[in-house]
Amino acid sequence: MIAGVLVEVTNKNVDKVFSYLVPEKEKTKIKIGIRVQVPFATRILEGFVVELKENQKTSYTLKEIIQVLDDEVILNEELLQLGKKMQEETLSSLIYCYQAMLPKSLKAGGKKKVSKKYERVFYLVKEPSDDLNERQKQLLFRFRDGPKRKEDLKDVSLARIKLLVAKGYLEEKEEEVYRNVFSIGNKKRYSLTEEQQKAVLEIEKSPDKIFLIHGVTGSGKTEVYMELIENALKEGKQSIVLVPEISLTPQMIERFSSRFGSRIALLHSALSDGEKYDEWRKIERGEVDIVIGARSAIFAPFKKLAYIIIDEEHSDSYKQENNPRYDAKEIAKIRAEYHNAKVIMGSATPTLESYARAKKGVYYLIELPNRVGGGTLPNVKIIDMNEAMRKVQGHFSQEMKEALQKTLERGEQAILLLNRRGYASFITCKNCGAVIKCPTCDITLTYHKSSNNLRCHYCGYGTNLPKECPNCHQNALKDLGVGTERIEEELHTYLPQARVLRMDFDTTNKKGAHAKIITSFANQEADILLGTQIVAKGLDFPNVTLVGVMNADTSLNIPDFRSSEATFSLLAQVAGRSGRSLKKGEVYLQTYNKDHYAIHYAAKNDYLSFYKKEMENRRLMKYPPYYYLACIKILSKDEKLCYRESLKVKKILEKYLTSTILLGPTPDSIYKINNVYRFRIILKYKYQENLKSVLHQLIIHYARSGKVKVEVDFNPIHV
DNA sequence: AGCACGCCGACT
DNA sequence: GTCGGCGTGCTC
Repeated sequence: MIAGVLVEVTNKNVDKVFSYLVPEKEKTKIKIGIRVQVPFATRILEGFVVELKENQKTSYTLKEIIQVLDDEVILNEELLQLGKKMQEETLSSLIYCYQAMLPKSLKAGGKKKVSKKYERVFYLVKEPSDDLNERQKQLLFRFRDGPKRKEDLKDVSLARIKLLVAKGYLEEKEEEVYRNVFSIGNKKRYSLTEEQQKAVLEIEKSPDKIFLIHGVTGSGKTEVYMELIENALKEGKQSIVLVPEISLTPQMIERFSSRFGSRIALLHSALSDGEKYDEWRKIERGEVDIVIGARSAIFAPFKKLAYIIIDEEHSDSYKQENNPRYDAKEIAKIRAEYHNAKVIMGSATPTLESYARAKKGVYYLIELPNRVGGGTLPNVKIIDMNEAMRKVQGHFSQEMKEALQKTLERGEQAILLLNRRGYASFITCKNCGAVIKCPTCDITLTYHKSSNNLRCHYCGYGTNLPKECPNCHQNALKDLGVGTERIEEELHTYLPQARVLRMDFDTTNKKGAHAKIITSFANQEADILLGTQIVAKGLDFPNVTLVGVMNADTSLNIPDFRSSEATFSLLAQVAGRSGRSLKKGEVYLQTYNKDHYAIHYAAKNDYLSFYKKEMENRRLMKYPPYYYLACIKILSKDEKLCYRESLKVKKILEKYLTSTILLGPTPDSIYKINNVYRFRIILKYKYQENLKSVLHQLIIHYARSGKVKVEVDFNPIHV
């Protein structure tokens, strides 16, 4: 017998199946989808068996498999197939795609082998009879309702149990046990609003396969998901729930676990390798029916999928930013097709791509325009900081200070968001708030300190840093940058009595720190929660009646065509944190761009108007969803060579991709990482024949060169 | 990716 | 004369 093995080497040159002889003694153990150890050139490697065939003549002599490493299949038929599609989509090597689907301990060559945790379990195999004394009979009766571990019988000595084993009444087995991630819930029931009920019915009855729920913050999307999941559960069907890593909060997990108890597996980055392995095994064996997790949970090896739910659909975390650059939303569609399952995406601020598809009827659109429990959306006030800064020092406008003070006086709480996205180097006019944009790309120019000039990272346009602001002609250009610490200090000077909790990447690094801060704030041990993006997501504090955004517009200035969308989305989400209960909520947005449509529409919570305006921009600028994007990166330690090869790549692409717009090469947003220079070329296309094959050949061509590397990213999130 | 083979510079 | 630089090619 011959086994086709995909070896753990990730290089594109070795991205093919190698044949090995299966030794006689391993023939019973060998299966498609398991791992084996094989000799490969001078080394010993691990790989996946991807095919089995009968002996056949080859022009070279085959080597033998050294040993079989698993007794259970790791890559089932569906995952094997899925990997191939992923490879076609991403142009990554096939082995990379398979490795990305698995927890570390199940990857080929994953080195750190996780020991299965075994425990002694005792089974009742014979009813007690009269040759036992009363005490022994009593002990045996305790096994009638199921097998027991020694730990379950703390009052009994091991010797007494062993005696019954010896007499043939009990049987001892070694069983794989799992590390417990959370406890069993109390199956709380909820009643749905009419609107939610209607959504559930539409999804269940419709022959459509992909749904987009556009629901305002607080519209109860989660209840809709849970109802669908529960109904599927009754038919023995399973569901995957994807959430952004950031919103895998204890609050959110608690809601699911209280309804579904131990039928849930959790997959997130805080789990140890051993815990991830356990969760994966539970899924694979069908011992759970629901998986909640971040991006990679899309690969949960369920066999009877009913729903794939993608919550906070607009989150950029669903696209993997390194190889293989897959999009979990696209994987979801492929898996759903295989299982005849449904994909449900939900967001208060859907991506333009998704909403456009929903409007075209490609997805089934469900609108949830009302808050559950009649809560109203908060009043939003836009504060013009150009105005405010003439009156006060620091970062707090008079209005913001007063609003905070009043909130505290009422015994209510506030959330303050410091929008730190885009603290990269862009230049703003301190006087009028203008930023300097590229004349042809509608993209903020990036400031390069070393050469003291401004450059567009899309088309390569460059200009010297002007002496004065082109808008108001003041000499007030400067680069911005404020940290949460500074804001906290300032806050203390205005409101010395306020108890402030700071939540940012520094304070939430440690395991469990995030949960601790949230619990503490929920228990009203603090008055003000001050943080970055992290405070905007999915948190639900009924006593919060004020949300303040210190700098609503910094994210507008990132040099990215999605910056308006990101800003709108962030502001709409954070505003939704206020007034979640019957108390009326308020939102204050401090901004230097009070007339920008992203700010303006976010304040009015007007998604549709924003959508229309932004779509128009995208159409004019030839961006998604009107055009597809691909980003090609050319990397080399040799700066000159990197640029020369970039030009060469461009020439090749110009020759073969005749219906594609090519921009660049330009320096990447991070021009040099670890002494490796980076150029990029942006591709815009509606339909381009041969696109994949041309780019594939390009990658293969450069894969053998040690000096220059080429990477391709389809539908990049940030460009 | 690794690792070996192989062909040119400056050195105990 | 050799040690070792890393370009080139191969791995069932």
